[in-house]
Amino acid sequence: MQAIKQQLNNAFEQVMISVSGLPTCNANVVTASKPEFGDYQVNGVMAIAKQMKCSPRELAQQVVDCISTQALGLIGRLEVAGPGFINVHIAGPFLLEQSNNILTDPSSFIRSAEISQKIAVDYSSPNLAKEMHVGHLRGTIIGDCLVRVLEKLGHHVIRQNHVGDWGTQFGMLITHLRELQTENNNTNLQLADLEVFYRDAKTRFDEDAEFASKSRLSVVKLQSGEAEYVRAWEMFINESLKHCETVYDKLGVTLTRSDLDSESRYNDDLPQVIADLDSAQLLSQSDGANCVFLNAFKGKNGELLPLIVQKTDGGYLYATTDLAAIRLRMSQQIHRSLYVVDARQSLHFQQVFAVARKAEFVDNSLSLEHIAYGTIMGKDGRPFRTRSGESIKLIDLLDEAVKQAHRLVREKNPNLNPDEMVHVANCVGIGAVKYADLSKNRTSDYVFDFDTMLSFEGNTAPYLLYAGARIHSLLSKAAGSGDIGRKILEIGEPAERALLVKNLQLPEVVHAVAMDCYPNQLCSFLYELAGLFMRFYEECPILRSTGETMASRLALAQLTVHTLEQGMDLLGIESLEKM
RNA sequence: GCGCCCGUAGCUCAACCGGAUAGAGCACCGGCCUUCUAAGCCGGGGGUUGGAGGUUCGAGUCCUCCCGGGCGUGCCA
Repeated sequence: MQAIKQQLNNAFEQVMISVSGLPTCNANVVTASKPEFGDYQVNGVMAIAKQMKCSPRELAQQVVDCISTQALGLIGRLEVAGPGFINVHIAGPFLLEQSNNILTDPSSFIRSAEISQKIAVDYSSPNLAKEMHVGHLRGTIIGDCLVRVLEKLGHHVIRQNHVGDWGTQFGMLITHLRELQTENNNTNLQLADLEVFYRDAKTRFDEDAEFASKSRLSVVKLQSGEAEYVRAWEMFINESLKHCETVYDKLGVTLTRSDLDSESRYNDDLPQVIADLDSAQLLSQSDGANCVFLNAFKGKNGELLPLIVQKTDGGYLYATTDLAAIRLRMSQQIHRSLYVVDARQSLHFQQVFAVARKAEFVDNSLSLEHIAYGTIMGKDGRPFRTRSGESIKLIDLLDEAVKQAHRLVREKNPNLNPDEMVHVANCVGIGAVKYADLSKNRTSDYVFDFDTMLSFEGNTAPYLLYAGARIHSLLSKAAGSGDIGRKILEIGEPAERALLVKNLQLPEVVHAVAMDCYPNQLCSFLYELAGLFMRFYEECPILRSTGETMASRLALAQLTVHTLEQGMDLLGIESLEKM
């Protein structure tokens, strides 16, 4: 179905244009802020009235009169309210028809976008020198949610896991690895804990001058493609990727090896980037480094801020690789390129995007968007770390979440068999971590706190999972009653109507997330949906009712579980039938 | 110094590019399980949206200033 909000916007905008005579109007339709205001409210009339210097309420009334003459099945009733709002009540028959269409053909629920775009989403991007830590959590989870949403809308999504697999530190690591290989065959064991391996290599690098110079040499040999070094590097990268994949697997993240877009991939393109910047007359030398200065970026005393693209020693930087990658994306006819990266890098991206435009590596057909997210903080208000100040391994954090969830599941529902308990604990623990992140506005920092997210109350994954489990329980008890639960025949109670309307709003929320990349909108929606279901469940007997009422209520429960699970799936959270 | 972001209930967070009486959860107080999963539901108290001006029919949201915090700011990514 087409999103209701979109249909209303279109309808009201048309009428507003014809009534006002203006070339364009923004109806500004939003979901009603209170139930008494109906289902939706049109906010745009007041702004138009201001432009036209006429009475907002009169204009609103004119709009209402024109709309009502059109055969719009979806609008039941309109009223002008307050200073010039139009309150919209959706028609009952429309609600029934729409929801029954969805029950008949669930795939028709979320319609694809009118134009299918090619969208690159850069996310997760761990540094392969070390294991993934909390700092990778948000990007991985938010990015994965966005790719799911965009794909659901029929876009061609290209996942890009821009792993850091190139640079000075790999010289140190492969030197250490090669030396271990000669004296000990079981290097897998050595690589079982990458943190320890990294620390050992780093210690040697800092304390052993000979090792350090060997390491620097290794980088040169690796980058010039010497086979032995490349082999050691590949072995290391392969092991490191396995660590990432364990995390992805646990998190239910859709990234695979085919999504790798590693830094090393761009190695050969980098000299050309510099050459092209030079021929575009953007390159200038400053203190021995190759820089691009743009007027828009000023630092202290009004001096221009450089984007350094090549170091004094000839080495390339993150910015250089990003420029190479942008150029590749342009050549692939991509419409949007999303960078799901920490907000602290926003200046970097502003500069890179600006330079890419100035150098004409991209034109207006490609939208470059930094999808910035805030930092995960500890309860002390400092970035989240262990007590000793080290970063927390992501795998440990996830295991802890599952462990705590398991304890809780055992306590809440001792009747589950051990296998079910493990499954539920997994789903609840991982879901809680993901949901806690996705439900916050991505641009703000948030406090990571097991106690809050695993208290499993309020706006959390377990609340949503519990709503789903209750519905599954209902449906399985009603199974065998034949055709029951296929069609909603009547809307009686206000709680039923509210739930039904909410269900139908999934498509507009999904579209909004695809546009603005704020997954917390989808979370809020699902939380409200689950809340409305809980109320419906308390107020309206289902299995205790009879005839059409029971059939209708079961169908509404069926619709709700479908909406809920569809939404959870888009968030990347697995649903449960029992908990 | 300059730039970006932030400051909302005791705590953790919302608020759909300016909309109606700023919403949830936790915590606190009080109700609801012999009937569909109480990880639930219902009710209550709790706010000068850091402060002061301004813009307008209307401001948590936009502008100016001040206070407080975070991040970034030339050879890491």
